[in-house]
Amino acid sequence: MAREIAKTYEPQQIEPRWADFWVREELFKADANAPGPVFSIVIPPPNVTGSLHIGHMLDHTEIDILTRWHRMRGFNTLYLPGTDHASISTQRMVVRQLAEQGIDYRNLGRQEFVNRVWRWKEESGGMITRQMRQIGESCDWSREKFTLSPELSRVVIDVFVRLYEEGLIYRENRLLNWCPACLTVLSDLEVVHEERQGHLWHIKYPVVGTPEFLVVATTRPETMLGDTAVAVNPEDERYVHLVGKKVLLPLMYREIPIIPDAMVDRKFGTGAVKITPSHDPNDFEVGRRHKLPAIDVMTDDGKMNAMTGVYRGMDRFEARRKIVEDLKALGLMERVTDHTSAIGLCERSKTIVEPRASTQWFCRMKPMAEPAIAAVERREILIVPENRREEYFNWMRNIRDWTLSRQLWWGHRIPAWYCKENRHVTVVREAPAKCATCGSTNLEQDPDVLDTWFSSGLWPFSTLGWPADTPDYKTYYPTSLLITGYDILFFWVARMIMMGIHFTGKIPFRAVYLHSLVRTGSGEKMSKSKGTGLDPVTLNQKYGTDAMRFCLASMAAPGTDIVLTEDKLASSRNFANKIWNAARFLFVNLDKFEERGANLEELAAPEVRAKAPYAYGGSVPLVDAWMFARLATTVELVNEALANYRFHEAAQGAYQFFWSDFCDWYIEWVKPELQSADSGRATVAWKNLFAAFDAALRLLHPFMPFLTEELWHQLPQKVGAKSIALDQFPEAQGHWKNTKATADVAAIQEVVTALRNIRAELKLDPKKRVTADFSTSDAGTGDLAQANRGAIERFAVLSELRLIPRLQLETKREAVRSTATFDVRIAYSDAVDIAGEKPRLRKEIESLHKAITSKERQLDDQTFRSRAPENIVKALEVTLAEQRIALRKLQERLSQLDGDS
RNA sequence: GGGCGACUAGCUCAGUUGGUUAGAGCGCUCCCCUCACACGGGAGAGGUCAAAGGUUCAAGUCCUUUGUCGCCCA
Repeated sequence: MAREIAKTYEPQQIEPRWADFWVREELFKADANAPGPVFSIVIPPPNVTGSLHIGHMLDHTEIDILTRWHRMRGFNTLYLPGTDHASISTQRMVVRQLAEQGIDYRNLGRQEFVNRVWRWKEESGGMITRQMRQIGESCDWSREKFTLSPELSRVVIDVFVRLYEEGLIYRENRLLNWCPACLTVLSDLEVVHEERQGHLWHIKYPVVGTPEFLVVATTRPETMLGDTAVAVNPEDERYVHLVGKKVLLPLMYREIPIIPDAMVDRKFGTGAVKITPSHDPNDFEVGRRHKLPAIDVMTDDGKMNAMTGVYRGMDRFEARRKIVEDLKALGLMERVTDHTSAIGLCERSKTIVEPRASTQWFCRMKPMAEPAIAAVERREILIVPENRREEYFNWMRNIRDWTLSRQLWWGHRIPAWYCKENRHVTVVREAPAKCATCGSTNLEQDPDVLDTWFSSGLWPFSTLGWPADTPDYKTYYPTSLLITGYDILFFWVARMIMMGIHFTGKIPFRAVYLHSLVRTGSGEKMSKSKGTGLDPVTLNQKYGTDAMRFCLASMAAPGTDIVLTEDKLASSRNFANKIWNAARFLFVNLDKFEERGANLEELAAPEVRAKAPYAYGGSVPLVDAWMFARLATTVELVNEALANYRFHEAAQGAYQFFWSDFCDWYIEWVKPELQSADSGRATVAWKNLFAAFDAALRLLHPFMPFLTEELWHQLPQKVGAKSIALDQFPEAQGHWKNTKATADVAAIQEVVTALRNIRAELKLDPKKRVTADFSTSDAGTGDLAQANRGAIERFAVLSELRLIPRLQLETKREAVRSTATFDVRIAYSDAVDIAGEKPRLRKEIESLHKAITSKERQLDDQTFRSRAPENIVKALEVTLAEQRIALRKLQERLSQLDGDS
């Protein structure tokens, strides 16, 4: 039967089909009661409003590779997908959409707004999970979770109440980061710092009752409207005489005291600082110490408020310009200098945060951090790469209390009710009917919601049914692993560990693999907002998802950031095409063989493949033995690499195996055997070839699921077998290993390469068959060359390989390559320019000479001989002997060429 | 200011516990559209491993200092 196979691999034709198939057939549905060792992993939940970006692509590729790998090795495997409700981002998005329709969300009211967000979520929130299906992630979609679902919300509220009851959650007034764009407080982690060029304004404050001025330096003149003091260092002689006096605050014309405080750095600015307790963390502390009033001069959205007189209504930066201008006009601006400082930006909106005082809910972290530190110290939880452990410890040991409340509507509403009569706070799971102390029914629930990360912290166990002791929880918790980017070590990982241990008494996962970030060609972190990101969806379309996955995996060395470029993707796509074409070769040639009465079933049925490699004439042909030996080595390498998160090593090992070993040597070697007149010989070649190919597909499947699935279905499979994903990962079978075959083929490859090298130098027509001479002093090598003469002749395009006892160099009209064990020669008759031969020899002699002298020096050194391990000395001696022989041959050849010229 | 990391081929990066002539992909040079694949085949060129010092029989690998560039925390 003739088969139709496209000449180049077209992923677009293939991927959507399998993506649908995997989901439709529910192939990856986990069974908590299934036997076997367990591998479970929960997704780091992506933002429900988001779409797949390159960072997800990397993260999910790594997760899916390990998931598929474990599944194929017989683990009871669960990859649990889901999304995060992302309070801030989602609310921002819907607020913006409403604004575009001319609707101010605040006018809608809370309930209506939340309804609209839910509606939006139902309609458009499935983007990222749809994309996850497209890229073939082997998730159990029946277990998909959402942090704001009723199910998980109950857990969140329950946890909040428990922590409150344990005294770990409290409410307090503090100066916190406020985002004037998102209209909420942020935790420290949600603020990113950036160095910016700014100014230091030196402003003259008149000292009351004197002609003197006190000059204060500030980076934020607009906050002076809220000044309630000026502070100087008590040790500062320049100002001692002013302490206790007052200054008249310019523009506001308010008298404020000059106070002494040791916090003031005498060397910074003028040594006198304005104190604005409402808008600066240090000033807030000073204000507390000195019981100063605090005047907030801004509105929620960063405008100047009613306290600011003529500046009222201005944006804070507009007010800054105006204030500077006014001070100059009044002659109160002494000077302005350049000044760079790190400013805080809202992680989401990139707006400059405003420190403001407010009352918020906090979680006490120290008591939770201690066991979380211990678990990592004891290596109950492995953090990979190791160097991230220090970062974790460092942060955890200096942990600060966590601001839990957010002034948003979309999220888990804080389960706290305030009695309007006596202000008593009731924190309970269900809305209380009345105040516990006074019995009043005049209660009001806290309007705020919880930080999204609070629910993410529960994710590894809330998704598995905790607090109920469900079968899922029993089987899959603790999870095996968490894979995520190192940039959210604190957001997610640390909090999951703390919450997990606190509530379940168990670690949430046994290991954390923190992958690198994907950067642009110029080294920046890829960012959608900056337009510097590569869009994985577009690229997957262009190069194939398999190519993308393989590319990312092959670059994902632990601890190193990835610079992804299209040429690298192209190279991975080429690899996919190579695999495709290897398959094409098999099937096209099989057509021919089948004409002679064979059929695919008897050559490649699973039970036939299982017994490979097959022998012919009493022994497994050398190249087949070699192929399976290489396969065994590669399987071990890939297993070892994946077990240690060395994705790049696994991918590159599989690549080398497939391209170099399987295609370049194995297929080329067995080509003639496949059509051998001896049908017994041909059958053995076909069986071995199919078995190796099938194993290669399974080996590659975790990396390139689509392509391998497609090709796997072209081979006969067990009745009822649905997918390569449920087939077995190849095992490095003991009887496949074969050091003799490995060494023999390596020797033959060396002979072939030497001959090809000569051909290239002589610029022989690639199709022209020539005679070559071969000699060796080693009997084994001689026998090997004799036995594999046909293969060598084909590989090197020879009419004949003459085996002669000892190579006599007769004429300069010949080109020679020599190693310690053999010499090969091709004579030529045409005029060929081999002017490069002598410099080439000299260069080789020189480098060999260097290698030899350094070895001689070492081996002559008695200290080396007495201290170095025996195997090192032995190996050095062997190499030295070989290199001496090779050197002698090269020198002879050179002097002969010199003599001839 | 405190901490961490990087510096290896033209580019992007591997190099596990120190041990024989330091590897890959891309790019480059030469030859070839050979009946699976030009998204291909074959053969090459290219590195004093950032600098200096030290430890060691032996250093790309360990230590110190310096330089350059990142990242995290304040």
